[in-house]
Amino acid sequence: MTRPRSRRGGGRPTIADVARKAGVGAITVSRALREPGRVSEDLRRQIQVAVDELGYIPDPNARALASARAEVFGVLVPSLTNNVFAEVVRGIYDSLSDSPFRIQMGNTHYSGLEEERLLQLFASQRPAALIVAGIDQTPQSRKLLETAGCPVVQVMETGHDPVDMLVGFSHFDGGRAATEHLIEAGYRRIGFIGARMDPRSQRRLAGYRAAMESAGLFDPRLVTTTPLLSSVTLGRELLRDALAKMPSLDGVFCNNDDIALGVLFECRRAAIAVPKAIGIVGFNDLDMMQAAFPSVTSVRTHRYEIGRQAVAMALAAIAGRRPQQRVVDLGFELIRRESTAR
Amino acid sequence: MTRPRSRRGGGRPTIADVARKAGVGAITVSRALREPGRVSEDLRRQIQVAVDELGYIPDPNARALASARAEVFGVLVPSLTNNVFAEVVRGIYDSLSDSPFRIQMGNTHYSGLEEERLLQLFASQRPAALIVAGIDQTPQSRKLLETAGCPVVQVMETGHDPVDMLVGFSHFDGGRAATEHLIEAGYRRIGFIGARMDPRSQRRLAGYRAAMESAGLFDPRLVTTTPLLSSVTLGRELLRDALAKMPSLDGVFCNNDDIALGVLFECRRAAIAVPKAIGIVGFNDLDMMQAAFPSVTSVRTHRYEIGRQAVAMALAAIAGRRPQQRVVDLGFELIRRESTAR
DNA sequence: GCGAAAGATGGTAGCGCTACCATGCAAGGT
DNA sequence: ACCTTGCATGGTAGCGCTACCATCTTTCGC
Repeated sequence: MTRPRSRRGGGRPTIADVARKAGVGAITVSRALREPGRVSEDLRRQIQVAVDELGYIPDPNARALASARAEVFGVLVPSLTNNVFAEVVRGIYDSLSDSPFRIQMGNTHYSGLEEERLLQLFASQRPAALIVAGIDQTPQSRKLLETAGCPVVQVMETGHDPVDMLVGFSHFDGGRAATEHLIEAGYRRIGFIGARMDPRSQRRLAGYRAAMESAGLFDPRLVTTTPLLSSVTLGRELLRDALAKMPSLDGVFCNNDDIALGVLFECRRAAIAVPKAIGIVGFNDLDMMQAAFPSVTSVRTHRYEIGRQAVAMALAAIAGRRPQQRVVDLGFELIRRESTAR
Repeated sequence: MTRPRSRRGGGRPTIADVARKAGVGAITVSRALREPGRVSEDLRRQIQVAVDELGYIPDPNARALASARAEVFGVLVPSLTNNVFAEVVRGIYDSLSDSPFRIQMGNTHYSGLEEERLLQLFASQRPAALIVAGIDQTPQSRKLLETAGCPVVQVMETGHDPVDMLVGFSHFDGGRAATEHLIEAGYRRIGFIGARMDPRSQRRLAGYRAAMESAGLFDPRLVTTTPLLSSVTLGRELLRDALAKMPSLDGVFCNNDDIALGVLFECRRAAIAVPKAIGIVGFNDLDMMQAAFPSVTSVRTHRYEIGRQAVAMALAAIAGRRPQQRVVDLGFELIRRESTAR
């Protein structure tokens, strides 16, 4: 008696169909697919033939339900269009493309509340691992991460108290290095220009401030920020604001490269010589900083590598190999260019 | 006798726990959560209390298995870092953030083979809808989309033969409009500069060619392309190549804004006057085109809106409302700026 | 040559949820 | 009073897969 095609499920072949066709038990098919080493060469071949003939694809939902673990990486970032996170995400995708893991991404829009909501949603699927941007989760979110029961990698920052693992670099040091470079180049009235002051931007600002203070140059009127999202246009406006507040400005450390590019364009438009009258330093070193005229000094960050490293660590943890170091600092590099070559 | 906590499943509350606590059947809990209208006010309240007290979150995997349909939108794009797709994806995320649907994204790296692989993977989960970039799927991929058993929205282009639904605009018309604008502005030796000639770029090039030919201006030596990925730096190099091949070049239609920005920077560096000696038109109208100095004429595309519209159509189809029009053309806008104001 | 250990395979019983099909009951028509 | 109709609720039986345990075979030590 043939098993009647059930009312549900579009009639796609199941593991039982494969097992019947290959003349083995369903569990052996399951094993052949997941742990080939535990099935004899012969059966493995037989099963492969049946799989190919039927066009069998395992149902990830059934798999997740039965094994209480979904083959999914949950990835939470504050923005999808910000090139910085896009690069990290690209690193994550590339590292995972040959693995059985799928990726589920969430956009927190820089909101702690939204992050909590998404974390809850993600955790309900029992993901294989979670990758989240930043270390400033709400206590609620942190608890969710701690009890998620899977490896957790926080990315983009460094610190001593990760939930589980951490990959990134020091924004404070980056901000300080950028500012010190301007000081060394002879600039004195160095402004900080930043939009969307998320925790990472705050730390860069703190680094700027530390450098300025230890050189005896800090003045609060040198700092220009806005809660708006970064954009090149905004960079232009902020430089205008900064100059209005402090006409003697002779250098700017920009919170990111979009702002820096806007600042550069505004200088050209206002006929302010770069680097002579004003020195400019950006942050992240997007490709266009090198191509710009004049080319723009920037703090290069290894965003793609952060994504790759985060996945590598998560995969190791899944495989049961707890890494020797739970915190990896990938550092940054100050790339000196024409915009500060005075 | 209390039910022993099973060996599997971390002991999170299940629908049965909620049902017991609320003194109702499991199925009623299920209904109260998914179709509140079909459960009486009283029970609904009772169930809500139990849900809150237990901190119950439905298991999406079990749900997907039982209902043969996962609450997931599969999204396939060729690149994650290309701002164009990032914007579309942002529109998709924003439109879906208040819905129960999760998003699973795939990066095809502009590869048809990779697209097939991902499509197969995605389809195996029985997603609620699929959104894919472009209309040039391989026959294999197209079949997968047709038999996916869910709404499918192709995005970024327009055409008359979608798999199911289609949202975008005409790249051919965009390319033609940009080129015609240059011609009208008085430029004659107008080059096309493009990297990563995907099908959409090809259509823009075809539009350029049509405009040039009907003005009697086309010359194959005016076209400069490369298979490399677009970048600002590459724009600089390509302009150098184009000028070496054709020193009399007096205008360029750039396949995208990154290239256009590179072209602009190269002009400044080589002291070529823009728009006097060379006119520049970009494509997509990223924010920086407006901020640039001189500001750059570009073809504005409604990428975020494409994402939103795609989701709207998919949601309508899921709800059983087949849209009156299966193809939506969101058009484009030529934004004239200083770079062509001769 | 025998018992133990290790390896290969299979059967059974769920994972947590929902589709399907009752069942019970109130409202409405005749 | 009867039968219908519709609504609210519940029981049962899976969805397709894997964890767990049992069984059977093969290999090895002494």
